[in-house]
Order: sequence, then structure tokens, then C-alpha cells
Amino acid sequence: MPVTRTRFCPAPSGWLHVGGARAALYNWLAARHDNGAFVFRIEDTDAERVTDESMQGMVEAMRFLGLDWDEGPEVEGPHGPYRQSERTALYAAVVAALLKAGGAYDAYETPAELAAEREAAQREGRPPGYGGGHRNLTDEQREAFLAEGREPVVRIRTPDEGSVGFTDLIRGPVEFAWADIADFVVQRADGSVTYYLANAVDDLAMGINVVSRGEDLLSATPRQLLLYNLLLADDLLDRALADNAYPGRPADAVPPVFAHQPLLVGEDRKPLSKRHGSVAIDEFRRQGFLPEVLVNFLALCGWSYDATTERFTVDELIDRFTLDRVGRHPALFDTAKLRAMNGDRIKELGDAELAERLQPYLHDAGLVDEPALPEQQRLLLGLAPLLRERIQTLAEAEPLVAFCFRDDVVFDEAAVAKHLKGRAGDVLQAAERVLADVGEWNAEAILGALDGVAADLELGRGKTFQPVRVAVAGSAVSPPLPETLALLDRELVLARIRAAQSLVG
RNA sequence: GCUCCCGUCAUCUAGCGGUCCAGGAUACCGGCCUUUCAAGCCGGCGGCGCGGGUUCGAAUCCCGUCGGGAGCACCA
Repeated sequence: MPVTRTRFCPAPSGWLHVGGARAALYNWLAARHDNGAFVFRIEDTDAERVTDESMQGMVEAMRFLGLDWDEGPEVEGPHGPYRQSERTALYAAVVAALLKAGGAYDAYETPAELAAEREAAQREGRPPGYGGGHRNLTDEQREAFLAEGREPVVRIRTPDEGSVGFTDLIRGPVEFAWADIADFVVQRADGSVTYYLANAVDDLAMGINVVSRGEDLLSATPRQLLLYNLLLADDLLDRALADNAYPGRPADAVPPVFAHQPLLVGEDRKPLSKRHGSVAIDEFRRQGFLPEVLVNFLALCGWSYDATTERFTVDELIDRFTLDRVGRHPALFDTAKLRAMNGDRIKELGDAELAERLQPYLHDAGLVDEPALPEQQRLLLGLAPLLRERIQTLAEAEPLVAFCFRDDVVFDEAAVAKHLKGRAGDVLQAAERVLADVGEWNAEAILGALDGVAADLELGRGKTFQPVRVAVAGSAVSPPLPETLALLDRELVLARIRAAQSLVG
């Protein structure tokens, strides 16, 4: 029984979206669960793209989520290289061998001709796939096409009859009729190879034995299976590997089994894409979602353990995750639930850890230095317990506590209009006086002093606390007042209360 | 058009013939608490797409139907 080897093989797009992240996670979990290996491969066959930068976004997102890879970019490994753009010699050799063995053939139609053929087929209600026009060309015909200046593509000859079946780990038995599967291109006219070929070659060459990917590739599977047969027949792939000095396949390599995950859809039930707004992992990071929550939530998008358990640590996920418990229908990416889970997780964080996780966000908001100054650190630590119940994402802390870090109060006009009126002037005057007299500057004493003001003026807490809150925070919303004031410098508090008295209308 | 996949509360799901007049979570609504905002606690609303079978018994099995999605590229 060979050890489980899974992979994640995105095209480098510069950023990792949540659908890709989930695919990566399921493969990572499947590998970790079995103590297997997780391979990270970059599929840039088509790319005149910026390989380095666009790969960087992927790599960073994977690292943020904690999805480490045993083989792949930056770590390399025994079956590389792990970028398809560095494996072109292999692919060329494989295509040549395929041609020679007869599994593939060269076809000379131009893209325009194919498009016309496709349109005609659609019009007449026939399947739009390749009709097989150049399946059996003679050498004379080939020469004639070449003389016209045509450049051939290479296609795989699919069987005309019979069917292919396989057992999907998630869906069970699936079957396709070969008659429905047209001859497909493995090498373009410019000599580059397509996904089908590169993917099949690499999965085999790297000994990948479990492939979990999106359901959109379910109907591509027969082609993959056919390629595996062709590649394995007469050791075609092994010879290509050896002849071109690529590492051989693992000794116990077996062709992969498949597990097709349901699609992840947006609020409109359409497959997730850029137009759904923030679907990039990095965007969720910026909004203040914790990586362990993202992992937990993504795992739950399609997978479940039992009727009631929803919270899992990463180790628990590794322990419990199996592909056969992945569901079959599309899952909606429900950010409301994500938020709730994130908020729950924040409540579990200790003061020091929450303060530490908050620091980069407040730094980005221009409120805290990097690293935090001792005074800022003290505030962060003191604010952490007050913030914990009030935020669902780390970025939400900023508007609540910005006034603690700023020199000047930024007043919310609506709050001023609502709370700095009527007897607010009396309240502020009295508050300034009693707070100046408070012995020990702590929450308990401050609360007592403010309650005294309320009693003296025969007002409720609401009528006394709100004017003070607006005076100090500039807003009608803040963490609990006495606790927050206690964290601030007394003179600063008094000065703000004094200054606000002129605003009372 | 053809092929394949899918269909339990608004959402994510548990459910693999009786223990389900369907359980949990999120969202929503109401109450309590209350110095703002939250949090917390209590309570509530709400679902097996439809139609036939099979069976003593079906959310669970079969057939059909409707609906949704994907694929049919010199994109991955």
C-alpha cells in the first residue's frame, strides 16, 4: 500500500481564492490524515504570465493558512521540478512518443476552421466537439498542409465505442460513454502542451495517488484515465522520464483515484468568482479573519464530521477528515457564519494573544507602531478584554478604540447632537470635578464617581455616561466607559471632558 | 443540443428502511440583562422539490418528473 500522495496544482493567478483554498485544504488534510505527502505544483503551461510574482501571492496565502507542502516551490523535492514551465522537455518527449505509438495524431485545422465546425455542429444540434476530420491523414495530405504553412496540433484518439467508469471517492461509481468524448488536443500549434497532458504526466510522474479537485473537472476525468493508460503502456512515460533525465516515478506509484468536490457558490448560487467581491484569502486576512477559523470554516464547506460538531482545531481536522465524508451538493460560502465562527474564536483568545493579533491591524490603521511602543502595548493589553466580546473580526477593533491611540478626538456629529445637549453641560462639569478628585484611578473608582454624578443630578446612567463617552471617545459607541477611562491618562480624560463642554448645544 | 453531477429549514449540514410528527449550527424574531455597542441566558419561527411505486413501515430504495450546476476549447 503506497503512502498517500496528494497535490494542489493551481495556475499562478497572483492570489488564492477560497475555492482554490478549499481544494488545497482537502488535499492537504487527506495527506496529513494518512501521514502522506502533499505536493504543491504550479501549472503554468499556458503562461507568458509573471511567474514569480503571481506565484508569490499563492505561496503567501498557503503559508497564512498553514498549509505546508512537502514538495513544491521553494522546498523542492525528489520528483521535481514543480513548475510545469520547467518540464517542457518532458512533455515534448511524451508527445513524440505518443505520436509514435499511435495513441495521438497530428491535425491541421486552423482555429477558425474549428470554430466554424463547432458553430455548425451547435446549429444542427450535434455535440460541439472535434469531429475527427484529420484522424487518418496520409503523408501526402500532411505535406500539403505543411506546404500551406499550417502548424499542426496533436490530438489524442479517443475510443469510438465502449465506456469508461471509475469510482469517485465522493460520488461513487461514475460512467461515461466514449462516443461522447471527442479527440482532444494535448499539444498546441505553438508546441506548448495543454492541461490534460501536463497534468496527467505530472500526476503519474510524481506518484500522486489521490486527486481531489472541483466537480467542474469530473467530465475531464475520462480523458485523464485514457492518458494514464497510454502513458503507462510499454513504459512510455518511464522511458521519457529516464531519457530526459527527470526523476523516475516512485517505485510503488499507482494511478490516482479521484474525489470530485462540490463547487463553492456565492450568495447568488453561482460558482464563486471575482464578481462575488472578496473571495481572495488575502482579502479575508485583511478583514481580520483568523487563519485557523478560515481553515475550520473551509473544511466545513462541504465536509462534516457528525450531526453536531462544528468547531475543530487543525489537529482535530487532520485526525477526523476523510474524503468520503465530503458532501455531494454545492455549498454556499456563507460569510455571516464565517463571521460568527471568527467571533467565537476571538472570544477564546487570551488577552496577550488577542493584543498581539490586533497589533498589525492597528498598525495598518496608523494607530500603533511596529513594534508597539510600551505605552501602546499596555493599552493593547488593557483593551483586549474589553474588545473581545465586541468584535467578530480583528479589523473591527479599529473604529472602537482608535480614540485611545489618537491625540485628538474625532467627533461623530450625530453623537454630539444627540448626547451633548440639555443637561450634558452640568454632567460634564460635575464629571470633570469628581474624576479629578478620584483617589485611585481605576475602573471601580471611576464608576463610583460617575454614579455619584448621576445621583447628584438625579439622572440615570444613560444620561450621565453618554455625554462623557462622547466627550472622550467622540462617539456614542465605545467599550465600557469606566474600564476604558481607567486605561487612559487621567489628565487626558479631564482635558477632553473640559473641551467638550463648549460643544454642548 | 448532448453527457455527467446534484436536490433536507433562508444558509451550512446530521440522517444511510423503523429510535425522525426530522437533530445541530448560523441568520432572523421575541424576552431577560444593561452606562453605549456587544456578549450572555431563555424562548420562537422554519425544511425532506414533485409524482408514482417497493415495503407492515421511506428523508432514506426504485422509476419518472421538475429544478439547479458543470462539461462538451489550441483555459486550467
